[in-house]
Amino acid sequence: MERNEQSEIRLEKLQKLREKGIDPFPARPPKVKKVEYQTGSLVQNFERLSVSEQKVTTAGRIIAIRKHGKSAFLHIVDSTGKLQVYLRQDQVGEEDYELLEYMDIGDFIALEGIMFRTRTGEITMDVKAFDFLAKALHPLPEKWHGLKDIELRIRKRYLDLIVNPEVKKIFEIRTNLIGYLRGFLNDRGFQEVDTPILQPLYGGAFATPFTTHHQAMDMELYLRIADELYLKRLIIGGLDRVYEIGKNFRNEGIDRFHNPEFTLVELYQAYADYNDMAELAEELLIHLGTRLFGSQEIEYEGEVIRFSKPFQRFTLHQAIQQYTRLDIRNTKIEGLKEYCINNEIILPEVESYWKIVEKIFDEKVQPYLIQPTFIWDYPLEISPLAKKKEGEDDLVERFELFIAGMEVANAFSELNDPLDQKSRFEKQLRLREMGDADTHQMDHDFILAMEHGMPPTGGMGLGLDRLVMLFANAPSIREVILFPLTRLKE
RNA sequence: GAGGGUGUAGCUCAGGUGGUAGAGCAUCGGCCUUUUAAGCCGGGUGCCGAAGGUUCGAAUCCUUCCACCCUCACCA
Repeated sequence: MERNEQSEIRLEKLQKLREKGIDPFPARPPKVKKVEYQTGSLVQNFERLSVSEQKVTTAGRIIAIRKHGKSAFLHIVDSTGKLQVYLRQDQVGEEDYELLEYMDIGDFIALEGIMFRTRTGEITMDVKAFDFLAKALHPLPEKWHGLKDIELRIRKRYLDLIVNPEVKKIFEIRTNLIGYLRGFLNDRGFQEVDTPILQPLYGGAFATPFTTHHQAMDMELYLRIADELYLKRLIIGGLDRVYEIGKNFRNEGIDRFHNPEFTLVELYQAYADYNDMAELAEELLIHLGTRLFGSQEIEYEGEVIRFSKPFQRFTLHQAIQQYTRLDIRNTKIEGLKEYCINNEIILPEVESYWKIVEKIFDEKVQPYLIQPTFIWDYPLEISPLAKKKEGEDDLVERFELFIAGMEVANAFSELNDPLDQKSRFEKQLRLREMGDADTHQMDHDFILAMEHGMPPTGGMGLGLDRLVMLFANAPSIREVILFPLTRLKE
């Protein structure tokens, strides 16, 4: 155990309680017997309970103690809120009142008493009996500055949650958002499914995977980087509308928009295309805003963001033209490179035409897309799973949705031609041979599935953590993930 | 991976140009039966992130390392 002066003192108190025959960690409260109320319902039912002067019981963690000699006020908290309790020597008896000496901030106690209001009007329990439920051996962080150190907040999230109320709020929003998302999709006939996280081949995105090994089967496995290929197999299997809310893992850098494990919502709808996906995205965001806050407007990082149909739309080349005055349709690769050099954009490792376009977009356009904006019609080269756009050889039916400069959704009319899919994968293999590290793997099993017939399908992936960031007004992905990855510390 | 920054008591933070460590809360002792940042009186806090070095003397200067933060790079 980690020890210091304060924990030593608490250990001594614990020892003294044991010497007095009091169990500091009883399975159930010996005097109070049964915990009947959460603090929230004591407050809610206060009028009734105080008028009848009936004895009620509750329990919680001590977060404040104010001693006044032969009486003391404590505040306890549970998941429903905070309650003040008033402990008096003449109510609990001299012997029990002395036990206050062994009570610390952080301890859990059970209480029995009568509800009343203090002189200042605060709802309070006049305690008749109490029990220790669990002794805390370390103090809580300081009461009004709380826990600020970001590293400590993440490593000791339990303290962060106790001490910083806005943190709890963020995770409530996260929970509610997921609930409303499920409701929205279920109402539209989508079936929620689970597909494998451990995969013998990875795919559905460009990213470096985590690798692992199964002992009994002596098999190399990857942690999935996307759910896509399995969900499409389900579409082929006749589950016309499916979705998954799942953890994905990408072995890449960490910053305020990226955590190595993150949550992705992927949904697929047969007999739909990317236009339908865009409409679904619009409706979903409006639905979430309305259910969470009763509003189609949210504030993120000081910007008011409005969700109202239709969201603005640009094709990729329109967007680039608008923000850079560069007409990519009439610019050769040399022209793009020249633009990058003149505008201090570092060229990508693989200097292909569309990779450079993507880079220019990331630098010069994306950060300025504050209001919800669809960017339409992406290059074929970086979209091996999307259907070609009619009449455009190098474009596919794909869009991404940007809000507050963040990519929050990515959707396409799914490629369902197995011959085309096979040649796309082959193209990816050639790119890999040419030195592109993140290319799509060849997946014969997936192609075989598609060869049995796949309906035209619209598919969309939504970054759930980023949605939560938006709706919770959180500046970093670490604020919306309970336990972001950190290094192990001695 | 590169550059910048941070690391001092359980928590939040001070500690110009090197002289051996401070505040508030918490904690400990005392007084106090309606307080709520309770109050009043008194006390102890510490491997100054780690290891080396310079120096009579290092929290402070130098080197290396560790962790974290920010920017960039990487990255559907």
